[in-house]
Amino acid sequence: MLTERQLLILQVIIDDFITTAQPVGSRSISKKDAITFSSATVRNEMADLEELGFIEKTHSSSGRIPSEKGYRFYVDHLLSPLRLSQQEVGTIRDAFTDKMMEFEQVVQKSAGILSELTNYTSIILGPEVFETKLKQLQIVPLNQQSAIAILVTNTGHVEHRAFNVPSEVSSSDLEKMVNILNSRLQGVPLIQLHEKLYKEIGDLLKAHTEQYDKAFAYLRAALVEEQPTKLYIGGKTNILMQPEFKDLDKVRSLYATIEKESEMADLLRSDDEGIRVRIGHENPFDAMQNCSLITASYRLGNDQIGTIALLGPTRMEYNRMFSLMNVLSKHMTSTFRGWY
Amino acid sequence: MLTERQLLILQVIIDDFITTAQPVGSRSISKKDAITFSSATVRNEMADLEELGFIEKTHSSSGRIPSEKGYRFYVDHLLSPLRLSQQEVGTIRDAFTDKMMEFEQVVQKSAGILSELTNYTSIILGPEVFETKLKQLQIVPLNQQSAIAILVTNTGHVEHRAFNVPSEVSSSDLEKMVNILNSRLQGVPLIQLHEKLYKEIGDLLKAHTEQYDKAFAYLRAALVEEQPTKLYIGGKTNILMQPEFKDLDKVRSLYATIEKESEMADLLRSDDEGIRVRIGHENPFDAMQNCSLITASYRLGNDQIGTIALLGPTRMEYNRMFSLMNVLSKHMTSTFRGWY
DNA sequence: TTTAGCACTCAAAGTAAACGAGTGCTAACA
DNA sequence: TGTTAGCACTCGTTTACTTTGAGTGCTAAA
Repeated sequence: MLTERQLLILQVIIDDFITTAQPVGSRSISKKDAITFSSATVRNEMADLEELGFIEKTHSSSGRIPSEKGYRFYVDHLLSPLRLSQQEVGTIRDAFTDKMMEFEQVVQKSAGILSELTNYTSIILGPEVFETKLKQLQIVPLNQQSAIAILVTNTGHVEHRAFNVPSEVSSSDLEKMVNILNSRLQGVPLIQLHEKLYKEIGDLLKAHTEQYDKAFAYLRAALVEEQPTKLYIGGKTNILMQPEFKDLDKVRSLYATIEKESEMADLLRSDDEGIRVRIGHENPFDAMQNCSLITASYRLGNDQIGTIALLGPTRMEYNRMFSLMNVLSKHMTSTFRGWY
Repeated sequence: MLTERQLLILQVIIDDFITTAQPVGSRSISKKDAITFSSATVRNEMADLEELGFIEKTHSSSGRIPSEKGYRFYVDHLLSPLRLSQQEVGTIRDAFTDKMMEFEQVVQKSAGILSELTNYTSIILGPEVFETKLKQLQIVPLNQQSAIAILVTNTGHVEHRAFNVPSEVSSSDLEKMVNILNSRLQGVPLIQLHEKLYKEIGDLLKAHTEQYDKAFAYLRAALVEEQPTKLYIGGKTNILMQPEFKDLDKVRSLYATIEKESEMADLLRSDDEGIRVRIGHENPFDAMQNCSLITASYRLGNDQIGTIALLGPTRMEYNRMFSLMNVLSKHMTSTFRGWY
């Protein structure tokens, strides 16, 4: 168990390192107002803290930097909740006063604000498309050979795919088919669409003419094609401004990791509600081992959950980040609540 | 006017520099098979070429590098058309054998391929949305307060916007309105939509009930909101692999430039058909002064033109790039031709 | 006109010294 | 017994100096 004094010193070290990115020495600690004892005492305490694994040296005669264990402890126990500045709160509030009706618009803007206010990289995961339910299916014939199928979900999400129309199929045939599909599929979760289309509707349509069948085959192929959940990334280039990423190789591999959309999505999806931090090696990807990833969830309607995340170096202003993400996720949630 | 020998030397210098990124010295030139005379002779010729402005020194005793004028001359007069490798052609061909029906899909894939094959950054500008014509307008009511308006254009492009529905307006009112709008607006170029909505349709609807009027106001607001032409960027991080961008400041400002979508779009849009190169200062943006931008157009249907572009350092493999972009733009054009 | 030769230039790589911010340890002190 | 002043030591960083080598321009001879 750490003593009061050790806690104090650990806090000072981490706070200092977070702002300066430089190893913190005993003398500079002892000069702090909050520290009433000498640098020699600090050194003794630091030796203990190091032995306990909370801080490290970069070389034998350097000051100390927080270890991952140190950050973890800091986040779990030492974090003083920070009041956001008037300006920060204002920026977010202003952004959300514009009447926004589009999910994408809100998310894009949120990602932008988050990365702008933090100078880190923001990643926002939309809610699972497949959990939403079909509101309406529409087909717009473009010309003899092709048409566009448009899916609208109960959440207002719109997807569209072009597909081929066999020449034997008339547009009135198409229309009839759409009517049948709509009557059968309204309210069906998208995730079940595939199955329903094969099992129930296929037979139903076979009972009608051959034309339906042909058109249906194409339409089905278009609808079944799955659309991965989208990832919105903001401030990707902010990474370049962090001193820990002056090594281009690191930047490159980090970018490569972020851009693996499906894996990133899986990672973000794995979180449940609330705010969570992954520090350094707590992240599953090699390229993120000197990064921290803060994730928070937002709600879209009742049971649909999306995730906002912030990626930066382990040396992050955790308390400010927490506050910001909290505020932002609340704004997002309440914006969406208005819709559904 | 340059002599044969000067042309030869200039060509060797540029070819060499393009592959090595290192200043080229007289000795290494004289060792080339194509060069039958001594390094001293080469030095004399190089002095002349430098005086003429085609090559430069990085410092007083360095080898030569091509100047922008040199590159320009090279591109205009010295470019030996390059046969693409079997593999390159294959990669492109394979990508286009998949049946693709969506404009976005084709463009995304093209941007991906281009940046992958070149290790540069590709930028693709979609054709002007506003030149396309309205095929159909659809409205899907979501709940009491909101609905989604969906525009489908003759090119198969789909846009959608959510809008508020005043509570007095019933969904059958909406339906009627859509019918009126569709009958009046089908075939109208999107660019004129705004005007038509105000001038003609407004009056028409006013002639009907007040309900229409209210709903219409919201719908109009949603439709009029303009959607900027989209820019698809591929391989943004490839920039980091170029030795000329080991300076992070440069990378950062280049990214900042690329991300100004509207300005980039204007730049790309300004080109007419065919392939064009902007070398160094021929680019309008400061951050691109040591870059070259190659642009080529593709056609979507008959009169709609989009642009594919490739951004790299001035030291680019121009001949390979030309060939690649040629092949790619042809593939894109022919894919699209099939659709419309 | 070409080329061998040579003095000269300058970035880059290597070496050495000085610096200084930091440490751990010891001994004296309250 | 905990705290602190003092001191020797460590090691990364900076600076200044040297060496190296790839390159040049110029001159004079072929």
